[in-house]
Amino acid sequence: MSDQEGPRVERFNTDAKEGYILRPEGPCDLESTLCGGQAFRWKKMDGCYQGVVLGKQLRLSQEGDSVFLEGAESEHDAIFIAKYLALDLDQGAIERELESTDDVMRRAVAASSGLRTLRQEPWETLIAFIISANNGVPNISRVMENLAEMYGDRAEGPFGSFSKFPSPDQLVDAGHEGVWACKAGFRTKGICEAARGVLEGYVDLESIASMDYPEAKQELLMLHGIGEKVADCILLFSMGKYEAFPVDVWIERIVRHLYFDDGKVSHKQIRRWAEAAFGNLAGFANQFLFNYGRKFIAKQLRKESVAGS
DNA sequence: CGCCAGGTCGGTC
DNA sequence: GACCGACATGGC
Repeated sequence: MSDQEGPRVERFNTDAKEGYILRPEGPCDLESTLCGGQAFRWKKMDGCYQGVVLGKQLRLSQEGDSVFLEGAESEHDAIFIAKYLALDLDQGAIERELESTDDVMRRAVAASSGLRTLRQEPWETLIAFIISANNGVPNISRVMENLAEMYGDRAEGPFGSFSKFPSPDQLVDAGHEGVWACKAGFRTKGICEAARGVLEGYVDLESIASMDYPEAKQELLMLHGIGEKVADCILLFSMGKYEAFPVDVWIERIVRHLYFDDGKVSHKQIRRWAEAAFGNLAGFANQFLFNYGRKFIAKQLRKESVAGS
């Protein structure tokens, strides 16, 4: 673990397309990873996913266990994307360890094998999850896209023109009115405050990312619009804090149903339980449970939570 | 019209 | 500490 071996990346060039082949360590499923609610700017095209990472337009596709990357300019970028996708992590080992914890988790992992936990850019992730509060995934994506198109740099990419996600100073320039116009609603205040904080330096995301989990979380909780759940999402999806266990309505429903026999459980109790049950793999467990809940028993749980209690 | 969405905030007790 | 209503917006 200490001498981090980089992800395996090779150049490829065929009649159909050229770019890089990324070879994941263990199973990988792009669909659930990119479209499962941790990232919000990936667009599904026919047979591939188009997105913007580090201000560069990219396409990803999958055949079997190989991931194809098109549009990257250099091997350096390809390696960055492989790390963004967490392909260097031994997913097989993570899944095996989680499967051994209990029967529910075994089923959840089996249902979404290859679901990776991304390493996204902290700034964009910070804004995305402020927007996520009491919001739906399609709407979160729409607001993120509005911000990019209205206030981000426009550029020519290998697949046409696109918009980068706005920098902190670009959002500060947009002001409350501009952000409001992007349909951010009551999250506008939090977005603008975060932008100002990062711009002026009293919110240092790099520094926060280097702190341990409890300390980093405490820092994020200072910001308006960031509570326990949003902080945990930022820490998990962009700062490598894998002990974070974000508790939202879906996690609450599925954990209460499958682990607490439909009894009353507070969010704090759930967080403590997850820490004890899954330790430093809690974040991965969270991803599998979230996906499991939404994919297979969403309707069933919704009915019960209305009819019950 | 109603309720819900990867919640948080500012009041209460 | 815990509990509760308000808060924009869009989908069903």
